[in-house]
Amino acid sequence: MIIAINEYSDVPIYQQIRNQIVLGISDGRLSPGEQLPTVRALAQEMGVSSMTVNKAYQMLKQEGYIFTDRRNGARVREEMNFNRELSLEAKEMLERVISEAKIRGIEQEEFFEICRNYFDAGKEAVGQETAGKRDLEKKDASDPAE
Amino acid sequence: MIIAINEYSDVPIYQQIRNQIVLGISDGRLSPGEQLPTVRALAQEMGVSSMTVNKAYQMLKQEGYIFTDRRNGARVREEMNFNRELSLEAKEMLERVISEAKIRGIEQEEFFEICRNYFDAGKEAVGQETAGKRDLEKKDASDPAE
Amino acid sequence: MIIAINEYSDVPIYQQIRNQIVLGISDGRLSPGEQLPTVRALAQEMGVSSMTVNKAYQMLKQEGYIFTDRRNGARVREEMNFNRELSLEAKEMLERVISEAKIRGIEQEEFFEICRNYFDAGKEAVGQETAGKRDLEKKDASDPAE
Amino acid sequence: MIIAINEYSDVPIYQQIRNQIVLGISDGRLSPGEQLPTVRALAQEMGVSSMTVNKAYQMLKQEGYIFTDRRNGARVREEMNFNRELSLEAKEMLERVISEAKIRGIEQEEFFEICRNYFDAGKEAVGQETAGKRDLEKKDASDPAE
DNA sequence: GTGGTCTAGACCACC
DNA sequence: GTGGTCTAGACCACC
Repeated sequence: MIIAINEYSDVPIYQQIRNQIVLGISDGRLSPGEQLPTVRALAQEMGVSSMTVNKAYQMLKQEGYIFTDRRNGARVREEMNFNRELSLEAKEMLERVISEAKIRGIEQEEFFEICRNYFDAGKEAVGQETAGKRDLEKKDASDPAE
Repeated sequence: MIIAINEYSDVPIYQQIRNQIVLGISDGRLSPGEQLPTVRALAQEMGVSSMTVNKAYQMLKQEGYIFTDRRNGARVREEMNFNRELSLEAKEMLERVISEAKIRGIEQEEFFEICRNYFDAGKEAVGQETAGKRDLEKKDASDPAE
Repeated sequence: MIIAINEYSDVPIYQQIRNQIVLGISDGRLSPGEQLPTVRALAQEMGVSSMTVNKAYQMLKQEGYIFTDRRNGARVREEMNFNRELSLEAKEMLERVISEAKIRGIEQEEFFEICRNYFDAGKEAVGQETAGKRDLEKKDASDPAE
Repeated sequence: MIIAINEYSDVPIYQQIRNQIVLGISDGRLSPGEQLPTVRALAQEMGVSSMTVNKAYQMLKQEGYIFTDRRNGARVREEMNFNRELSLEAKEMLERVISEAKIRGIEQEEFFEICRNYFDAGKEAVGQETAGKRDLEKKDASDPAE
């Protein structure tokens, strides 16, 4: 799985790494029990300090997505016993997204259609990298401001 | 419209102000053409620096939500010519939210149900403050570690 | 006595083994004089390196809980001449636990009630594995972020 | 409030800092709303890197004990809405402590007496530093091993 | 060889 | 001036 960092984003690098890995888990590019790259390997591959990768892994670990041990490196957890509820942070993001959608005149059904794309992401595309994903995000330059 | 900031949040204050105003526009608490408080007035009311409020207003202006003229201060835009598409940032947030939902075992229909609540927020509650909103999220964001 | 290690825990495996054995001694699942499995046997049974088990046994020996002789392997000590005082480490842990209890608003009597459960653990359950223990703590330690 | 680090302990420094501050909050040496030293100031005072202090503060923040903002530094939270339950980690420590107590022949009532000292710590000693605390922990060298 | 901790020093966002 | 991020490099515990 390729982890691409946007160096101009103001989202911290360790956060971006964390987000990408969660994405990978959600769309099946990373399977339960699968080995993650070692901290050092990923750091070198991405050209960042291993402290930064370490911080991302710590975050993922503490959120319950992965676990680490000193012998075997980091792995995706097999069973994540979450409680079928969005985190508070996710709810806040969703509220923001929908408020924007409403202002931009996006109807509910239209919005659900967008959501379906994300829900389906990775469904058939396992192993095909980000086939589904790329289609979603062509940057629309016609926007007044981004 | 009351703008409440969460002093425990990591989200910068100017961002919180910006978010709240966008929310207010989306749910009808702020109407097209409506006058916003002056930078100075809002700053004083909220107990923050006017630099902070100014930054929030600049952001809103730059995003096309409000406009300012020297005589009358800031007002909500009458016609926002958006192209019925989410901003890139909103798409990224939505992708993150849905990836989390999938991992937590939230089905698509269940997710849409959550969305509907946000879509309906403010529909009948125009002018009634945050009646609808409060119901959605036991929003004690001051809660420690989720 | 079954020694279960939690692979998700940050506590080193040798520490977990040591803790479990001390627990076993305290609640009667291991009797004074009782033979412990050989390092090699336990290591194989648990699927860990014998270095790891060895380290745990060294620790237990050094703390005065077990003794080893070349012929018979390791056995629980018959008479442990402790001086009816907690170790420094235990005191530090207790201090931390109580500080947390106080902050969380747990009254002294309430706290004692929790303690009583641990004190009683194993009282009638000798030889019945972890009957009493399981009741105390919905111990799915594999639960993510508490 | 003085934060003393044991450099020989295998408890990480940032953990020790975290523990000491929680202790300070629990016994009243740190009051709700009280300002903590700045990351840099504490780091210099303790002779550690500011990254280390930063990590401790992050931990405290994420656990809900303190909050930070870039203007005013770190402060003890006013209201910590915990749920009157020990954390899983605290329960595990308590279990270990009590198992040790039982092995060492400490009766329940005797144990409660020790607990009472910790519970009372700071009750009248506000401003008197660690009056109560020091009495508890004179290291008993008569122990077979520590 | 792995992750975890720690440092000294730098730069940044927010104010 | 504050906390937050990041680096390059070191050492350590566990294995």
